[in-house]
Amino acid sequence: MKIRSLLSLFRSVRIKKFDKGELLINQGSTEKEVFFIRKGLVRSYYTNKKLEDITFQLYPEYNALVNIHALLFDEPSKFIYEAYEPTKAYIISYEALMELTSKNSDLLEMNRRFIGRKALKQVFQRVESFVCQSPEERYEKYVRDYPNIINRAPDKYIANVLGITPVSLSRIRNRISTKK
Amino acid sequence: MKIRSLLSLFRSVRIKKFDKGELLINQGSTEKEVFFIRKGLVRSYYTNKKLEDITFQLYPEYNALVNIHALLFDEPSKFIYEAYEPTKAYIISYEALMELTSKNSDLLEMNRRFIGRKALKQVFQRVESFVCQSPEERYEKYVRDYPNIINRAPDKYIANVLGITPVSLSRIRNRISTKK
DNA sequence: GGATGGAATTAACAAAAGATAAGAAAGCAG
DNA sequence: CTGCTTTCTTATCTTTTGTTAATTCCATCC
Repeated sequence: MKIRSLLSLFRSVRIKKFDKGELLINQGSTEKEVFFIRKGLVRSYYTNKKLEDITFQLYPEYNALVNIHALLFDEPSKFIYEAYEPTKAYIISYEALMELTSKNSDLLEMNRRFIGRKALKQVFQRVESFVCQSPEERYEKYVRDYPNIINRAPDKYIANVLGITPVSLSRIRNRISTKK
Repeated sequence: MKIRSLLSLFRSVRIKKFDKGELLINQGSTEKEVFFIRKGLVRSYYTNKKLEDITFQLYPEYNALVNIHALLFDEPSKFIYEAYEPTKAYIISYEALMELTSKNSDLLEMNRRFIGRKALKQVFQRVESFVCQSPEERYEKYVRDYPNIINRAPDKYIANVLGITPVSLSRIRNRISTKK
């Protein structure tokens, strides 16, 4: 990786800190920015018709997040992205990142391998677990795959991410522990 | 889009026809090829411990498919990709496509917008439907989003894709029709 | 330390889904 | 067209999940 590549990247990136509860992306936002979490924990969520908050995903350090609705569908964000822990993030506009990666093959390669690939892996594995596994297996896999999240976020968030209710997750945990 | 871009793309692409039942990608394959379906219908599936075939996804014309396990995880394919209808596909090796798109900004842009973007949209919407919707809503959304698949593939395939059993899907269809 | 509020567990009931099997319907091959 | 195979539906029963609410647990604030 050439020094020049990194320099051109650094010039476009800014760093920002978020207190617990602060928003990285608000609902309705159309901003297309890529956030790379350097430290902390972020959750994305929305409010359903019954006025319950449903957590869609949890992003710990070394993960990237984007306003997915703006990016993919040119719609305002359905989700709120909120720092659940004090968080430090690198931020770059999506256009700038595309511009940079188009003009610099090192950055293109890096982006493909470490940003895009990782996000795609996660979302694919998530679909795979919904199709191929029971909620119980899904929870056990989540614990294995994301041990760095389990003890930092409330179970009710995890339950939402797994597509079940907090009550059901509690029962699953009970079943698992009595089985062993 | 420059003529030269298209020419360099065409030179690397080959076209192939598959009879009904023929395999585009076999289980265990590590080939990294991108298939663009020009005509027909392909399904990916695997066999679970009870020796039932579980359909993971259905790919109609104008969709791209890849050996996702090889591409993302450097593992042999867990899935079989089989033509459910007589199918015509354009095929290009993943490396060749990366090579081409790295060196040609037109192709990079085209790939980002029409291949990667579309696949990402679909997989994201699928996760969203698992987290945010009930099986019944999920089915109704699937009918709306993929009317060109519904009447071409057996319901048991659709059920698998939606993460439910064929029996359950039948009941859901019954509930919906009696409701209206 | 005691009070407060949110989260997790538990309970009770209703609704839905899984499993299995049998019957009806539809598709396919000869 | 006929017979055969597969798929779809329906039924029964069991298991799991959703819903609501009560209770326990735990962390935090004063």
